[in-house]
Amino acid sequence: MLTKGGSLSLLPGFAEVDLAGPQLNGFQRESIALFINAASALSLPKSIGEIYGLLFSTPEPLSLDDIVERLRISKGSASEGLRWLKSLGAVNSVYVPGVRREHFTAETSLRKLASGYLRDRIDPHLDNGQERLRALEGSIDGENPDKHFQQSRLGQVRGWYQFISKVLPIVKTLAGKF
Amino acid sequence: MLTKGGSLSLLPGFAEVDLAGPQLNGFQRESIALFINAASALSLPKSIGEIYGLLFSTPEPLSLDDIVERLRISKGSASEGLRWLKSLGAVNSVYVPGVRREHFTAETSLRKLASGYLRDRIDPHLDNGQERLRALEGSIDGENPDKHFQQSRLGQVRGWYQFISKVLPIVKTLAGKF
DNA sequence: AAGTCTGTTCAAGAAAAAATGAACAGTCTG
DNA sequence: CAGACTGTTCATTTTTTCTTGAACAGACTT
Repeated sequence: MLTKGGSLSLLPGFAEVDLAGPQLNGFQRESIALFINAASALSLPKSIGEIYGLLFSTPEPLSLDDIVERLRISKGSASEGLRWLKSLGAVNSVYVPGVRREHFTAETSLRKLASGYLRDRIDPHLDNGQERLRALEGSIDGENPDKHFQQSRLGQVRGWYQFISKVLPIVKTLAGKF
Repeated sequence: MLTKGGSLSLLPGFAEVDLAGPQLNGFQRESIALFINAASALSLPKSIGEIYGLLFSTPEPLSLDDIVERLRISKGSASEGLRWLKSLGAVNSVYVPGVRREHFTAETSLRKLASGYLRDRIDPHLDNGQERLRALEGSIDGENPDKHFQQSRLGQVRGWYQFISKVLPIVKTLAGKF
């Protein structure tokens, strides 16, 4: 009978040992720790950092079940996390001949990672912000004694948006050079 | 008897109306909405966006109790939020002659806001990351067949940190120009 | 020094976010 | 087409984060 970890329960004395499934090597453990830290810096779920860290530190493409096994996280989390990483472009799907299940590797191009992150996580908020900026403008009442104060504030926020729309392209360009 | 909102319950028919305390004007409401959105973009608590938004949209300096009243949040939240904003440098303490309680206005200099944010929220993660980078380096085992793969990955992460340490100063500099 | 007035702290509760795992829907295979 | 294999979805549970409010500590006032 085959255990979940993929090992055979043949050696009564040692069976439990391997129930833990494949071991991670030191490099993998450190990579995962590093990307968990990065995930927390970006306020992303830990599981996303774990998955990316594992793929990043493993030469071979891994399947969803490989990830579940080695990280001991649920299939649901792994699936969600992979979906997120895929949509960002942080993960590449690799075809392994003769194998049905999809396999993944980490995308390591900084340009792709950065632009995917900006596109998925930042741009939506900026779009939303533009709408609110218009609403803010509309809320300034011509009769209000604070009118001038409010117009000055509005101008300030506008400047901030300009700043962002100036900085982001620079970041993307620079990212391409690393 | 004085109600919490600071209004007197003298007009039986209208008493409830004013229990709500000071009204926010349209500009304030829109500003608060805008900064709640910004807070969510930065994964910060809503209350921080509310407090900053209120200060940003109000010409007069406000005290902690003013904020509690107008935003209808607890004193604890307001105190926590102000502490956070103060440490970031997003809020200025203003001395109002003859009044004991501390009053606050919003700091609107993009340079100060950006550098405060980077200092408080990003730098600690970067420092942590540097440590983990060293641990990652130490985890590469000379006997491991993956040694070259691992060294290449290590080089990649190093490049990312270089990127960040190149980009952040640019961001700060540009922020000074807006 | 007793009494106010201010603001902070922190335990407890509420809300939000993330992880789990079982059911499900496709897809391939024989 | 029945059965195995893959991956997704989503209701539930768990964990984390935020908020509340009451107790507290310090500072000013008289």
